[in-house]
Amino acid sequence: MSVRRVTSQDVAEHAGVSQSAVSRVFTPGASVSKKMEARVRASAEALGYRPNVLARSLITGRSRIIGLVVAYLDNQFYPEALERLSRALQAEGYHVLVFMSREGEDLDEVIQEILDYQVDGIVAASVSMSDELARRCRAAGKPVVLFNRGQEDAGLAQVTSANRAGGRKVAAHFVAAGHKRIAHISGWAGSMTGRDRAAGFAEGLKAAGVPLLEIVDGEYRWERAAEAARWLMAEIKPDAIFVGNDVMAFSVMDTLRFELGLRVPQDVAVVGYDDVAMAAWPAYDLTTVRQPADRMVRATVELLLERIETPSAAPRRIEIDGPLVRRGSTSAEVKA
Amino acid sequence: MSVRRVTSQDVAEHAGVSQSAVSRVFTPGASVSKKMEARVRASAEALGYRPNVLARSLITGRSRIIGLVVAYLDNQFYPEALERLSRALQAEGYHVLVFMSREGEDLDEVIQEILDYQVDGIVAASVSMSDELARRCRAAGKPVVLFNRGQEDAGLAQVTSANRAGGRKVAAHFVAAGHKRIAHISGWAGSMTGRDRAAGFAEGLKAAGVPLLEIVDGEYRWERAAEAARWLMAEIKPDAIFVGNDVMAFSVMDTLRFELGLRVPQDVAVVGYDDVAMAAWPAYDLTTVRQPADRMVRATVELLLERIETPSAAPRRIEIDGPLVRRGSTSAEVKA
DNA sequence: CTGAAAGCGCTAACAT
DNA sequence: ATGTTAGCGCTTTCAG
Repeated sequence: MSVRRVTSQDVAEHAGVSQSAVSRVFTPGASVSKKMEARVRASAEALGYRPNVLARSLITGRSRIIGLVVAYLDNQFYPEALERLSRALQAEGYHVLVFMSREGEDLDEVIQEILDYQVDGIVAASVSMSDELARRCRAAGKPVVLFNRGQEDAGLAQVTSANRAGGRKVAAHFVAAGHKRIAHISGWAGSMTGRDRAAGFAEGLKAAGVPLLEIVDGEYRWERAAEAARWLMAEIKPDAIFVGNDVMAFSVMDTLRFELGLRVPQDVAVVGYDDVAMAAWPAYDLTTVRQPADRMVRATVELLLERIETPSAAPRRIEIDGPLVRRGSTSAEVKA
Repeated sequence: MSVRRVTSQDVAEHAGVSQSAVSRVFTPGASVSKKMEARVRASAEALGYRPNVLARSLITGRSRIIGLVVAYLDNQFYPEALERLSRALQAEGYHVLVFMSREGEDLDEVIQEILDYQVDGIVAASVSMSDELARRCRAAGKPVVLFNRGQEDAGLAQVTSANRAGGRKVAAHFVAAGHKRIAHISGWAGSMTGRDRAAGFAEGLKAAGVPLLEIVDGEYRWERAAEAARWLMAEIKPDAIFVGNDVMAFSVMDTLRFELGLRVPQDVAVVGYDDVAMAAWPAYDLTTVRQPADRMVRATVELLLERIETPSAAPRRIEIDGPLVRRGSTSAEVKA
């Protein structure tokens, strides 16, 4: 049971060639003869040699590690995205190093830790990054892409869905169905996604001349959403509620049905945001705005690699449009 | 915008000391005078210096990276566990490098990639590892802990919940409620968790003299579980079904209620396994066996660190017991 | 306690 | 096309 690693030097000796020859064989694009290649590979195979990525990174300045900062994994959208992101990056020869950070926690410390690992880039999901921090990453030459998170600062690359347009789609849907008493349980007001969805929704209603009776901040939390639903039904009595994401929408539906004895959509129509897998399950059958995780991830990878390969490239912002997916939690036309 | 990293050499020059002095200041347990410490830290602060973890790992042989292999993130139990695992390891100064691998895919290649990163240890969740591979990791001196995954090979450390005992608890619960027509939609028969839960369930029923009418393999998949439920209700007509995990149980409940028009628990009682967050949601209110993700993760970290610090330690197996959580998808007593 | 020197495993000039 | 040499940034002997 040898614990010592097999090095390129070992392979070189075994094959009777120089150590750099071994290196070349494992360096894409280096010039080696067929014969050398075969000989080295044979020895490498025999000894079970593989290049040490970390040692390589020391000299190339590329670690092939991408740092991912994420706050919570309990909104299904994030595991879905993480899985896709990880697979997509794997396909490009990168891997994801995970850093959990609670919202409001000391993010700076987390980012410092990330930088310690010499990551080639950073994906920040569900985290609001301070300008100070962004500056620091730029100084360190580390590309950052904000995933599903907006920022005023135009200096950061970001990928979001078309939150504002999404909010408008929901408004149009409610208006077309003839709803008159409309309310919104928003995503966290401290996040741009939450604000944008709310703003688009309000815009859409205003354009149609339908009042938005109330907005309550659900903070993207299950329990807060349930409370908001209770309060709304007691005080405002809406017949249609747009909820800032799917997970909160499930909470709202459960509260309406099982606690308040109301029917969805007959008594109250409910729309969510994300279109996570569960939204299509019969128990909820939730009308929702799709955030196309797949395309968002592809865009993220694209932005990231672009900035890794061309550090001088200006950070871009990509917004991905998603359709309103109509399901059973809303009906085409409201009762007269 | 300097892209060049600040090195210990830079700090040394700035502070007017040797480079090794700087290193000592950032190496826990090295001997440095108070004065030196203060001086170096001041310079480091001024220049924004932090040690390069990768360069350090080259010489210490420890990367402080743990490789995590996971197949899918769509069973909520895994994101929950991943989040906890990541936080727990972070607290110990480690970080998680994620490797997605589909079941049946070439796992060997994935593990090779992991080893390329010089990880200090590997957590394999939801993956069956070949003996060949296990041997290889041992040869490379990499501790492996199987998470929520059993293996015949006693040479591997593993953490599971008490699946067999869990199955027996479900059996006892059904028997006590007076159920006579009992069926099981099992977890994937190719996995030890699936087999153990089924075996415990069968044992428990046998001991009580109640027949187990049928076992169908649900493969831990939503759609397979729905099909199994349809088939069971058409052919076997059970009044109680034990389902191999929560996600499949949700699928079964939806199928029973919305497709077949049956009531849960009045017509059919349903029990799941895992106790993911959704199981407590009113829409399902699922009776289930809890897998204590928290304790399982703690045990995993414990085993991992133990084996990293003492490579000679024999791999241990830890089994964590979880209670049956009674909720509305089963009733205390069945109708006479 | 501190500095000088040797290397961890590798890539990238530089020669040949 | 191949070998030789010089580091990447760091820790760790070894002297003093």
